[in-house]
Amino acid sequence: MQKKKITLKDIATRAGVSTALVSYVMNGKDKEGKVGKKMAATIREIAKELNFKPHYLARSLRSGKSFTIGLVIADISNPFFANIARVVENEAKRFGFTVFYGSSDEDAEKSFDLIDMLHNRAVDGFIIVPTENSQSKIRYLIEENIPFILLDRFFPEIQTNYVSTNNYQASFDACTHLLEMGYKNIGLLGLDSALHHMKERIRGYEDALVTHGIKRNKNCLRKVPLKDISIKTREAIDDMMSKHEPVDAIIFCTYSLAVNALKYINELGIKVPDKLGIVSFGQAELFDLYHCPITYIMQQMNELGKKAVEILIQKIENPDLPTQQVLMQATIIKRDSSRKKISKGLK
Amino acid sequence: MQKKKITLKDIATRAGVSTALVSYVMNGKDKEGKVGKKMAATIREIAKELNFKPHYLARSLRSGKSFTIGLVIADISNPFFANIARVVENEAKRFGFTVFYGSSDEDAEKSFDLIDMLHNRAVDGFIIVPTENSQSKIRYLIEENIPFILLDRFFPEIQTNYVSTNNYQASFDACTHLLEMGYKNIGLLGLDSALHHMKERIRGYEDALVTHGIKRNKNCLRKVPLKDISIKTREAIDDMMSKHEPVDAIIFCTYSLAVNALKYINELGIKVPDKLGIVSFGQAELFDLYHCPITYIMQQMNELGKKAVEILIQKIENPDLPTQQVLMQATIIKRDSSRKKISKGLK
DNA sequence: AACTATAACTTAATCGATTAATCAAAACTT
DNA sequence: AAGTTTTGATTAATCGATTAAGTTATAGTT
Repeated sequence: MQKKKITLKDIATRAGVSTALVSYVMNGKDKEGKVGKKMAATIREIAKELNFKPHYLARSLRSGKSFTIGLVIADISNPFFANIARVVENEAKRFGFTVFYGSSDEDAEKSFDLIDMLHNRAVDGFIIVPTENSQSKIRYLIEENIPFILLDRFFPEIQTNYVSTNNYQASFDACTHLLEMGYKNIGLLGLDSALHHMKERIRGYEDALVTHGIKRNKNCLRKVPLKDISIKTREAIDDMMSKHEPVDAIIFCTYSLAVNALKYINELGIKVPDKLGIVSFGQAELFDLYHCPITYIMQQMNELGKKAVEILIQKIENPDLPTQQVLMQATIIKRDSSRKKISKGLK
Repeated sequence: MQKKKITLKDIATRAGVSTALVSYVMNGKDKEGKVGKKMAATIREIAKELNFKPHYLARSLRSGKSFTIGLVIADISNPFFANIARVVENEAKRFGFTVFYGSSDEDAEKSFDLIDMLHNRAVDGFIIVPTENSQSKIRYLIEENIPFILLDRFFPEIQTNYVSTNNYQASFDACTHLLEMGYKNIGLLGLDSALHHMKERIRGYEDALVTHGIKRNKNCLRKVPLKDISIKTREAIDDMMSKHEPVDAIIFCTYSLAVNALKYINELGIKVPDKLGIVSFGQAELFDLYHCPITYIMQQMNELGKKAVEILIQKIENPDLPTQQVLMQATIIKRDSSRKKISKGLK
């Protein structure tokens, strides 16, 4: 049997007072002249002696506030999200909140379960990286007036709090950068997803080409489904590289696409960047350590996480606050994988 | 204001019965002939209609069981632990448990806070990747009879449940493998830590050398502190490589050591494996994608996680169970970074 | 002296669900 | 018909902390 936890009552009995008084002291209400100095000191001493730790469940049940937030991310084994999780955890702690998190695996059903689970555990609010087809749940949260904020992604058709990156601009910049470095035939490898941020990444790329008067051939843009990502990525790379008009650079839209593509590129022995320039979304040690360091789009992870926590806690404390939207700028970190192309003649 | 949650009472009122009856139905006690069939059906229907979800805090408070476990890992942004976290999460769910996790950052103080926090939130037990100097807290958990199991690491001087890898053997095998591949002067880069698993990794390496009658020179074995890991790793590599008797292969004892070392090795332009063979602990996409795929020691992450959950839940359900210890075997995944050395003559 | 204000506590309801103990009515015995 | 079971439901205590409202006793006011 687990030793009995020390409760307010234990302290009260020892001090010969009511539990209410102990509770007041424990919550610092004695400073407001509600409790006798001497008694307060005694209670504090006894509490320390018995090593009293409040029972959070009981407290939450009664007060309706749990000082916890639920974080639903896409995939904890993706370094981007793992880092976001840490930022959120640390930032929340600064405000006295604890974070509970879980991965949805990009599966709407799983994310619903997670949200329900956390809601039943009475978290005060949510930070959610939404999956495809999760609009219904988001609408439900709005209806129920549950405080939440979307992170990294959002649904333009639903008015919510969100903190995200300007993916259109990031992608536009990535493509422009490659053009400036002399790449002529730039491809983009995206996910076959209805999520807005993915569409924006594609749109940014397309607009950059149009802006620079480039006409792309049809093999340049490939969207692969998340399931079978490994096989489909290979097929996409094959298509992009082996046709009569092969691409000479690719933008990878996510970290997992990059991982799969790079594996295949290594297998094929394709030289980066001589044969193929690369810019990728996501960020990870991998990009530093690839034989040719990879140019990537750096999102402001710290700021994203901090802002999300800040807005959520505001909303928790004041539910009537209007929704807030934040779009952060990303930065291209230029590395060897997109270095200036040497003149045409070579090959 | 958040919409009021549906409670047992709401259902009871609607059905014109007591909350007790509703509770019985909700917990399937009606199957035991405690509740009238018709009434049970009515209650179920109303519950569905109102979309009733039990309030877990209240339930836990009353029953003393929360069906949650706390997972304290070293660092969620380390892919090894991120994966362990997922395995634990999924496995626990199979048993109806939810996992709450946080990172200790290898800091004893932080891990204590986390444990306290989770304990106050009434988790039923812990899975802990212990940090250095956390023996006192572990002993405290034992005293308090709180169910827990150590994962990945343990303290040989404290009798506890644990699931870990046979690090001695793994390291012995790694070193032996390098010797068999023709490497002559094998170094080991470890962490300067009192943790047993690290000591075992070092011991395995030393014993392998002794067993094969190799005498190592003093620059072969370097332990770097976790803080300043970046700088100290560079210094260590410098020492190991530049002296009169440079190593021709290194075993990296952790993933973070590998990352730091590989960055520096890339900078220096050291050829792997021609100039330097490599075997590393940890596992990550990085090892596949390094220009020369890296030989690594594969731990049975799935089994580690599953076993930890299994033993913990056993212990939660039956606190009188004696402690269990599991040491799993690791496997060397042989790749190019430790391929057979070409004869001496070359250089 | 009579009355008010203040300080220092206590009472008791409450959060939502669980569960042992109890009760009433119907069903079964003999 | 009287007594015993069974069935189906209710009562009320409980988990631990919070907090509005109420209670003394003491100090202060005029």
